[in-house]
Amino acid sequence: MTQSTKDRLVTAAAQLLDQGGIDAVTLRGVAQLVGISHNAPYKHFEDRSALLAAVAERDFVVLRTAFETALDRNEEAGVALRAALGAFIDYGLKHPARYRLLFSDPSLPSGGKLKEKAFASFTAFLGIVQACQREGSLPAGDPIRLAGLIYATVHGAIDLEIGGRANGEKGLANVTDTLDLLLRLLAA
Amino acid sequence: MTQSTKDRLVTAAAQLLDQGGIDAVTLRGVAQLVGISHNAPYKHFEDRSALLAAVAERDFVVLRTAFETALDRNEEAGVALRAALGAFIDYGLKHPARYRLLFSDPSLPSGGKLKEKAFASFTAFLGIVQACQREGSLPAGDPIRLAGLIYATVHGAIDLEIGGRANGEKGLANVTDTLDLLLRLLAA
DNA sequence: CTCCTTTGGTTGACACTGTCAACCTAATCG
DNA sequence: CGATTAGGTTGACAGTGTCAACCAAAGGAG
Repeated sequence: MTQSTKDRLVTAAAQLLDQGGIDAVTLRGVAQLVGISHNAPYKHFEDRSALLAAVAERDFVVLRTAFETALDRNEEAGVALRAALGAFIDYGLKHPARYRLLFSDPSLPSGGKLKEKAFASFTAFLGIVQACQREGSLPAGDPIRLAGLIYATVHGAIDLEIGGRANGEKGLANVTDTLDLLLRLLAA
Repeated sequence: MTQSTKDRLVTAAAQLLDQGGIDAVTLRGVAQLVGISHNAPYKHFEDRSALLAAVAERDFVVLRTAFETALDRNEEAGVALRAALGAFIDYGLKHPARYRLLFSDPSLPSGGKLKEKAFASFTAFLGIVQACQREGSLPAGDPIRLAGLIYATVHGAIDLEIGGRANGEKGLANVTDTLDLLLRLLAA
């Protein structure tokens, strides 16, 4: 089956996001890319925010899926954890504008379906952390706190690297190094 | 001495940022708040980004100062570290829009004076971490990596909490809890 | 079959925004 | 004293999100 107009709008928005950042995502531009009139998007989305939220929802599902398959495809949970975080970092660095849309865009509604999807992706990540604890590759203790710590650290490192405001010669290390240090601490 | 028009523009922009978020910061609104014509800001700033960058620069200096005084005012470096991070968290949660301007706004130039100020504030934080290492309240090892880890974690936790996209009943813990867990790990 | 409601599209208008150009005025300074 | 400059003004322009009104085709109810 061919994609619905609604889906094509979301895809077009994601494309503009990748190419020119959040400011390049104009409703009129998206409409033009899809080949409909400048006002047609309003038949599918209440406003610009709703379209962006749809992009974010889709990507959160992708992230959740990546986490789940990481856990499925690896015998050792510790390896799955590395794989999941690697996918997360990869996504963030390859699609910075989209990444920031998901995690740092103030114009998006902070509740509703978007929050559900974001939550579901964190929950999938939590599952990996719990598996690591069972396996012994991560220390015992409240798994939510532990998963939150790892999540926050990786998110912060990705965000700082995307911004490029603190790295450089003697500045912040890159994401992978920061993550390695944390995991080494947790392994000890 | 009374404030220059340029300073008042920066202050007005910060005020609008606090009140209505980044979208509320319109060049015309800022001009009106200061009491000059809609085009006068261009005599002081090249464009909207430059005005926002000036707000960010000012706040980075405030952060650096907070870090430095935390180190000066406390005998124990470990206490200074807590104080500095507390101030950082406080700033982020009380002024989310400004916080995101500093760390997560794609429209700001990623180089130049802004980067210098951002870097200087990180360097001040690094000083605290090094003092903790000398004191023995933080483990030895590359101080830049260690400071980067703490910085990234706290930043990530603040950003996630501001976004409110992952917290809730069974979701991410709050910033303070996340930070506590990290510091406890580092103390062990 | 006919009617009527829904779905997805259209065009046109509106206010608001960043930004450019042109002009003005007062101060500074060689 | 004259010229330059810093800081301000008004007016215009294109681009944006959004609203309103209109339109066509699909499809089910009677």
